[in-house]
Amino acid sequence: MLAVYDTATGTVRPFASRVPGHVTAYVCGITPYAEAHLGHARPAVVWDVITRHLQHRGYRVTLVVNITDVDDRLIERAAAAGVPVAALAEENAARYLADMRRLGVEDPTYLSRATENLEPIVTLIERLLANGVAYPAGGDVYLRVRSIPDYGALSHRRLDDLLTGVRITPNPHKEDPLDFALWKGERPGEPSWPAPFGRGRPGWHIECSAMAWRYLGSWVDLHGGGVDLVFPHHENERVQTRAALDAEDGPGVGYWVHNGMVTTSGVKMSKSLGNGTALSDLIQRHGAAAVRAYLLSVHYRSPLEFSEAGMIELARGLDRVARLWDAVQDAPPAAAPLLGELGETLSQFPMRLDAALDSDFNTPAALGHLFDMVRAANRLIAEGALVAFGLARRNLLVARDALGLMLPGGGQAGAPHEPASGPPAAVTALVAERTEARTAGDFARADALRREIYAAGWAVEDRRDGPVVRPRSEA
RNA sequence: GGCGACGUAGCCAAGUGGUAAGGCAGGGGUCUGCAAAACCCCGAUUCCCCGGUUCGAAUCCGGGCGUCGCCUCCA
Repeated sequence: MLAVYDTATGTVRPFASRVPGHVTAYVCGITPYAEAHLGHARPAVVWDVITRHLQHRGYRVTLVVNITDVDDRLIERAAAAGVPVAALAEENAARYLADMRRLGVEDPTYLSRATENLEPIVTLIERLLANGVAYPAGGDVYLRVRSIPDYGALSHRRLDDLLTGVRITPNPHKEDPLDFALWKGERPGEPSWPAPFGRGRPGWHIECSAMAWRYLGSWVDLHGGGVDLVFPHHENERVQTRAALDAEDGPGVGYWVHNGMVTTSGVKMSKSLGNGTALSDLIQRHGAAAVRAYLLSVHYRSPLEFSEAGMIELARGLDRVARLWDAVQDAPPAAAPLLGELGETLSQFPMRLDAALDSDFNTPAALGHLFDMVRAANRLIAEGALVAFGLARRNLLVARDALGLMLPGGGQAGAPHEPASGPPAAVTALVAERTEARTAGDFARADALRREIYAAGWAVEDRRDGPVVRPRSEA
C-alpha cells in the first residue's frame, strides 16, 4: 500500500489518485539561466523513481515538467552576455536535459516551456481579473492576496506573520505589499507578448498554473519540486489556480511532494550563490551511476550534504553490485525457489524493494535491501547454489527497473547504463604475457606485469577460470 | 522574530511504541604463488540533553541546546 507525504497536511497518507489507474503529476523544473548543479538533478532523479514506482504499481502516469524560459534573471544574464533570452535559455536547457539523460532520467510526458503557453496563461489572468481577485496596475497585473481566505494554507503561514520579517521590495503599484505579479508590463529590450490587459510577460507563478491546467486539467494528483518552492511559488500557484478554476469541479492538488535541498558546507547549493558543483563535471568525474545512486542514498525529503568523499564511498559499494552483475548476467532464469534465510533474501527481494518504495519512496531502505541481496547472492554462489545465479540476475534487473540502477552493459537494450568498454589491445597482450609467466611459475615477472597493467589503468584478478581485467577503481 | 524540517556508530544512512537495517572506513580470519574479489567474525547496552506518558520509547508529549530550509530569485 503506497503512502505519500503531503506538505499541505504534514503527514504521510495512503495514496489514491482521483481517477483510478491514472496519476497526474506536475514537477517544477528549472530556470535555465546558468549551468545546472547537483541540486537540480535531485528532483529529476527522485521523480524518475516515483514515476517508475507508480507505473510498477499499475498506474498510467502523465508527468509534466516545466522549463521557465523567461524571467528576470534570464533577462539580466542574456543582456549581460549580449545574447537573446531564448538562446541563453535553450543552451542551458539543452545541457541540463543532456545531463538528465545521462543520469537515466526518462523523459516526462510533457516538457513544457513558459513561452509556449502564453494562451492558457492569458486566459487564467483574464479569469482572475473577471473574478475580482486580480487587478491591473501600472501596466502590470497583480493578485490580491487578501482576497484569498485560506492564503498560506499550504506553507503554513499567516499573512500578518509575513509582514513582520519583510524584505519585500516596495512597489507603488501594489495595493498590498504581499500581492504578487501575474503579469509584468512590457519594458524596453525585454521579451513581451500581446494580451488584452496590455503587452508584457508572465509572472513567475502563473506559468505553472497554466501549464498544469493545459496538460492535466484542474486536478493534479502529485505536485512536486524543491522545498524552497513551497513559499512563495507553490503557495501562489495554488491560490491562483483555485481562484481561476473555481467554477469547475474541485481544482486542486492531491499531494504536495517536496524534495530536500542539496547543501555544501552546510549551505544550500544555489545558482545565485555560485556554490554549486556543476552537474556535468560531477558526472564526468564519478560516473552517472554513482551520481544517480548518491542522490538516492538519502531519503528525498532530507537535506543532502554533498561530499566528494561520500560520492566515492558510495561508488565503491556500487562496485560490489556491478561485480555481481558481471557474474550473473548470462544466467538462465531460476527454476526453483531457494529456502533458508539467504534464499529468502533472494526470493523476497522484489517484495522488499516494493515495500520500501511504497513507504514514501524510501530509496535508502531500498538500497539497504539491495546490499542485503548482493551479500546473500555472493554467499550462495560461493556455496555452489546454481539457482542463486538466476535469482540474483532477476533481482538486479528488478532494481534496475525500479531505481534506475545502472548495471555495466545495461543488461538490455534501451536500459540506462554506463558505456562498457574493454581494455585496449596493449593491455590484453600484457595480460596474456602474464598468464604465460604464471603458468611457467615465474611469479616475479607476473607481478611486474601486473604492476605494468595497473599503471595503464587496469586491474587483473586471478579467478579459477582465468584472469579477469577490470578498470582500476579510483583510490 | 514567524513558519517548517532535522539531530542515530569514525563517516554516510534506514528505522513513528516492542527491544538498533544497510553502505564506507578500520581490525581479525577463510580462499590465493602473492594479490584482488568474494565470504565469515568484531563495533552504538544505545539513538543531542533534561523531564513526562507507558508494562515497554530512537520512536509519543513538554522544555532546552544545536543544525538546516523558507519568509527575496531559487530544485
